[in-house]
Amino acid sequence: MRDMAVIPQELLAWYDRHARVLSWRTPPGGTGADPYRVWLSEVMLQQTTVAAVKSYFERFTTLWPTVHDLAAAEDAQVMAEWAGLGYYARARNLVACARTVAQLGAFPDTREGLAALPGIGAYTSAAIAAIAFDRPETVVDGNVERVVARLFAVETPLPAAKPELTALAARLTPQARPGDFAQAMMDLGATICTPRSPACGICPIIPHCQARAQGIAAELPRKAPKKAKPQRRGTVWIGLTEDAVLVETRPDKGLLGGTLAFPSTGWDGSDLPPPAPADWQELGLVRHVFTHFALDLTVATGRLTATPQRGNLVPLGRFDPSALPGLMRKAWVLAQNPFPATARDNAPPWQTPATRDR
DNA sequence: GTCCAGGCGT
DNA sequence: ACGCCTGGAC
Repeated sequence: MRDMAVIPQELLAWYDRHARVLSWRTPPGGTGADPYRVWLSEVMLQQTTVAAVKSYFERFTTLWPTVHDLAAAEDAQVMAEWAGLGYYARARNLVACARTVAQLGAFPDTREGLAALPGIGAYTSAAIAAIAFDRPETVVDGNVERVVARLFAVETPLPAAKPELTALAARLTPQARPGDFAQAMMDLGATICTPRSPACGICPIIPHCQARAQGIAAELPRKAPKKAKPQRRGTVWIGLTEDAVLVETRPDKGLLGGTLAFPSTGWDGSDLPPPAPADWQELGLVRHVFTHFALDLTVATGRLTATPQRGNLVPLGRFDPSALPGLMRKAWVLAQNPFPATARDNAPPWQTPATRDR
């Protein structure tokens, strides 16, 4: 490559004019970003879009303005506030990380020190080091992989291409303003160099893009073929008394770990019994797609006729469905409104009465 | 409806 | 390499 240094220069000039304004950011060229806010936003942004993160970030920083406040929070309240964001291991690691940092007194200011903390891996450690501590680290997320694959027309499919893309991104990273450069690359990937239909016409570094020159920008990065998701099924029981509902906290490890849930069978063929005797009535089906399988969950409700064998009875006045992950929220909504007209009308008798999604 | 994007831990 | 969730694009 002739002069790689010109690419970051031109990208930073674009970022100075077009940086997205986000509440966890300082303006381009600024310094003194709060490591706590950078860390919190970056963890929320793992696998999650900016649009989805905004309200959660405001809520968390209002409830817990500093890492010490978060370190002192109840686990259950953090899990409840995280509900809906997904990937709940992030919330458990968030609390563990906050407590470690509170013990240390402050966030480590190097990539290596940050990467030793729970929930902080290669991407997040480099991002915090660059953005909050001005370290010239190479920040590689999915946006950066896509931008770099196109700039250099890398044909190797992901994930095998990752080391190659990281090395190319490292050659681009400038010694000055590494945090702004990282955010510029991610803004470019999120707003212009998008996965489908990239807006090459307004790209600030289009003269340097080899994929565009070859007419293959929209086809990169290539990806290894993904495999089909297995279909699984199970039953979830929403048990009621006069004034309470039966819930449980799922085990910390595994699917929906540590979240609030209604008792259910296993979803892989393991066949747990109902959590209590009750006049169980099947209401219908809720469908949900996870990373690695699709789930059809039969929803049953009933009035308990004896003490439950598992779970806890929570008074309906203190039960907040927004503290449930998406799947369980769907089941709750179905139980509130079991017969939507669209699914009920003309349903043949051999089909489930209220089959629907949502 | 279906497809797809997106980091960390193990 | 796989397990982990949701929302937005099509």
